[in-house]
Amino acid sequence: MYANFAEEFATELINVQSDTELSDALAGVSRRLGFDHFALSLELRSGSREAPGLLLHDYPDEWAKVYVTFDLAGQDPVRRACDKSFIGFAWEMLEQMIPLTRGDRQMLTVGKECGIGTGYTVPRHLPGLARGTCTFAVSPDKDLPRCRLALAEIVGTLALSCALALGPSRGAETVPVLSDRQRECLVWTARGKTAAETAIILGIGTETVIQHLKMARERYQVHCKQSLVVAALFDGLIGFADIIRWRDAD
Amino acid sequence: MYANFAEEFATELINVQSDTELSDALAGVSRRLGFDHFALSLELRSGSREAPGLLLHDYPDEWAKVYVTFDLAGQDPVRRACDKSFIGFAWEMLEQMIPLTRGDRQMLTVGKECGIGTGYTVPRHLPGLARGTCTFAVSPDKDLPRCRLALAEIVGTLALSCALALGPSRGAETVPVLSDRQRECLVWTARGKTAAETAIILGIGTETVIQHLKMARERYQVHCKQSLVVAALFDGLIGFADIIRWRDAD
DNA sequence: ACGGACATACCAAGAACAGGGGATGGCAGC
DNA sequence: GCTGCCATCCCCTGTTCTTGGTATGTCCGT
Repeated sequence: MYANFAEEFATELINVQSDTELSDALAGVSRRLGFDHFALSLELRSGSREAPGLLLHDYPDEWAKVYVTFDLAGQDPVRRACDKSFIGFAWEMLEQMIPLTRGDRQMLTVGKECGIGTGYTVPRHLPGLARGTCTFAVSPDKDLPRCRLALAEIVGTLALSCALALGPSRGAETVPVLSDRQRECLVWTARGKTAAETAIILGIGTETVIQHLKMARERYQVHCKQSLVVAALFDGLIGFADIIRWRDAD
Repeated sequence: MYANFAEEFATELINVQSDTELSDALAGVSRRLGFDHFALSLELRSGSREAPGLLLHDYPDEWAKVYVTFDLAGQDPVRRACDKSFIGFAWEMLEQMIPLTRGDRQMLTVGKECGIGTGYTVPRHLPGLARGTCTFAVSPDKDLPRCRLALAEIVGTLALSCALALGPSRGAETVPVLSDRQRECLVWTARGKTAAETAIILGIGTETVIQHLKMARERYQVHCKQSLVVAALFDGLIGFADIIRWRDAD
């Protein structure tokens, strides 16, 4: 019966052609799973503003409005935790996954006041392409249907897959490519070195390093170091392993 | 019963402490699911050199050896397809997911000759951190156990999660905590804003923003913006989702 | 009531960087 | 041979950042 559940939903999704159909299907399946709300977000990394992504949910209006406030501050702990886990997670685990600031806790509290108690969020990421989350939540007085979380995981994954397929047929993905030297300079910059230090390390002139970084910024269409490092990390051009562990080694 | 299956495996993984234990658990579960082989790979993101990752499998020795040849050429179509899907996929779907070159087809053929018929691969990515796959395969004469693919998805996800946890223990010892204001300044900095711009956005003085960033750097014991942003990203104090979208929006 | 953490604001010096110029040589592809 | 891309180096101007201070007021916990 449980296996059927997932398969039924999969079958249902095959016929889905539009956002609203997917939304309806998700609303239905989340009820059947014992959840009160769902939210699916998909962000496509296409650079152009044609494809801003997709946001489907049946949260209370009140919460949707309040959420924008927190969003401006980049303060959704759930979204942050999504960068840390392969598998879906119950919100109770947030503290073990990431540090929670006072504002984060406040956000969760306000959520409760607006009718969102606790939830289970399924994170998925495709480097350079897309990032998505699918959340199933329950009302404040209730508890998560523990025995259905595995199903929620599957259902969320299926829904995200479907949402991705609904999106624009993958056009020309323009993941910027940097030259070796540019990447090298970028890595050292990410490690906290100044251009002058990097120059010594690489045995080239300071101006040359600055030039490499300049061109790298152009390719990524950003205008400062921080953004360049973040973008390169996000795209997988460099990894935390390149940067962080290095701190101990030195 | 199916739900139990996933839960049983999850329970089994809780006690796993080493690579070999995980490998044994996967071997057992893949048999029970009706597969003949499994393979789990986890690469910790390092753009350049081979980073310490994890590779567990019970493929025939012959195939393991041959695979290295293809791998050197970076020619695994399954791996490429992993960058395109949120959800696991049967290898029959490869053609619909990515263009297959002659070399790709040859690789699949050689696989069959070595005892790997077809398979189901679960891909997972964490931006900047890791990239993992978990594959369940059957012998050339057999077909995939279709009704168990949803379970394979769950099992693969659990296994990858476990493998990630086995890695470098992200000790929660000294995770610096920033004040909300400091974090807010940091987020806008990561979004590429200068201190002056951030000051306007937050409605405070430029010097105050600089002060917040100054204290944040002190807590993280770094001396420049890039390192601060990287460290905060790595710790999960800020998330990619909080940052990236704003590059286009502005 | 006091210390401690926090947010706010300001000053000043020097280093570092962003954005704009050029210029040279090497190397691959047509 | 020409073109384009890459790596290297150089200059300049103005802005931004880093680092060192000081100072005020609020709020919280004890």
